[in-house]
Amino acid sequence: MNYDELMRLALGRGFFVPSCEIYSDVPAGFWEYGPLGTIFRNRFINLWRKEIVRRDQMIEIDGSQIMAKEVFEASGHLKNFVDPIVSCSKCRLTVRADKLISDNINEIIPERLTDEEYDNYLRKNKISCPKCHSEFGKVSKFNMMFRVGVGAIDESAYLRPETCQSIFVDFPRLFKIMRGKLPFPVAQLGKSFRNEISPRQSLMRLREFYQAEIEVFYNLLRINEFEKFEEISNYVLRFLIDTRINEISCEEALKKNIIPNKLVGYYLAIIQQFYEKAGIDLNKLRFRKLTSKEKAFYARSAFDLEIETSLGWIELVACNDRGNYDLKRHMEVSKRDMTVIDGDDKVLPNIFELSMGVDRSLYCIMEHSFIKENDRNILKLNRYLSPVQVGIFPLLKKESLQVRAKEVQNILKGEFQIFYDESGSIGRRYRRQDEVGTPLGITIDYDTLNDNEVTLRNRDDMDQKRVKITELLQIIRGYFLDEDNFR
RNA sequence: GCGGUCGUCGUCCAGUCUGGUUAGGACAUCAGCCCUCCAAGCUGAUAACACGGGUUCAAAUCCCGUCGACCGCACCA
Repeated sequence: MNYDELMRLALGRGFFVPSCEIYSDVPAGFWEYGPLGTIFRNRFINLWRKEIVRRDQMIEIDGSQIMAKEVFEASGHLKNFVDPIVSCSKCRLTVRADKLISDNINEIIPERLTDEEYDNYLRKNKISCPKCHSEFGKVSKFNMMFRVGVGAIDESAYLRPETCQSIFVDFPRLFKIMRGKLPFPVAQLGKSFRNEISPRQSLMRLREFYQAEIEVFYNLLRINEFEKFEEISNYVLRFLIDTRINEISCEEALKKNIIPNKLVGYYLAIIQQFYEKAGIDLNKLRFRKLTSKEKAFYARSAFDLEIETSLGWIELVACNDRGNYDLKRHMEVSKRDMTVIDGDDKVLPNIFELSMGVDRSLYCIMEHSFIKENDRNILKLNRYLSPVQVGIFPLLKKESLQVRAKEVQNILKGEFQIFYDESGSIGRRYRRQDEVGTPLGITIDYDTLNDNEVTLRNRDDMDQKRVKITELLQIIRGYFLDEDNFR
């Protein structure tokens, strides 16, 4: 399935839609989840909670989206998330002023200059537009963070550009009240905001987006004392090495130094296992080790989990070893002690993070799940993720059948997401549900009125079997609890 | 942010060049008829010129601007 087809499905069936779409002057980069998309996203988050958060006995928090200026002074965002930009007065070419200057004058320029200082550099060195050789206009700053004015005096604060800062600033209290021990993982699902210059491709680059993040606080001295590694030591990870994807067990990857330590290996494994369960085609998944140029300046090591789609390889999870940069900076700026006791050591914890882009993940899962069989469009979501779980259809629009169908609906609606549909032919109604991934359909016919049995239809193979209404609840419960058949 | 292409019912398309009747079709949707199970058929209905300004007796159509989409560049610690 390509991007256009997926967008048609998303817009036409209400998975996700552009924000404020009735107005024509609204900025790009904001999307909303419709009825099916909201349930789909919630189920995805629940799977994340089940397969990662609860599996690893993590705690989860929910932090503020607006955070104080000091937080971003400490994190480096105020300094590093700001690009000085300058435009050519004639051809409008827009470039980063600092790059332009250092490319032109073979001299390292100080990092944090005022706009006027950049202007001076440009004038002194007579730097002109590389394209049309005209003069540049004035330098201005573009910050990727959204500033907000708080209270009557309009005090500067920012919408967080990454959710993890909430976890970092909460760490001392969390560690105490949860009687924490290292390694100490903390999870959070929430929104982040980045003022992207050019948002593109719907959910792929948003200005307001969901992140599901795990921050693991650990003691660098004991990074290989990690018993849980045994759980996944034989699990095979997929690494991009040079230009080929290599399947390598965690154990072997550790020996060959592809992964730096057991802790990183464990978390890479559980995130890959999670995506496997979420319905991503493993043949289209890889970990890419970032080069020192690509890595964030604070990162000790970094892997991107990438998924192949019709738009190319897409980064879904940033797996960064952030070192102790974050806590060190927050300690410096806030003057609060962030160290903790670990055994006999008093340490400032290091942090390994799994930073997942939720919206992108949903897009990728949908793209990998959608198939066409003859004329039939099927969204083969795994049964945990399907927004609608059971479709209920009276075979014909006859009162006796409708009444019976409503009775069946009443039995199931407390426990399952039901969609009742009596309009159109039965085949058409099956197809409508296939397209949005509903795994089960129940049809009430004239025989039902006598024998109290209904037809239970399976989305994937279109198999039909007769089931007693009294056993329906039990059977459907079993179906959705089936751990081994997550497809 | 730059350059190119482009914005018409929910979707796909016609109409725009060459301004002029009630903006047309298909699919989808809704209602009715028919029908015991995989997009059948028949009848009817709903529904659109991205937004703002200009030219004109008259604008979906011509001009300007804004916003958006796609592609490329740049950006994406």
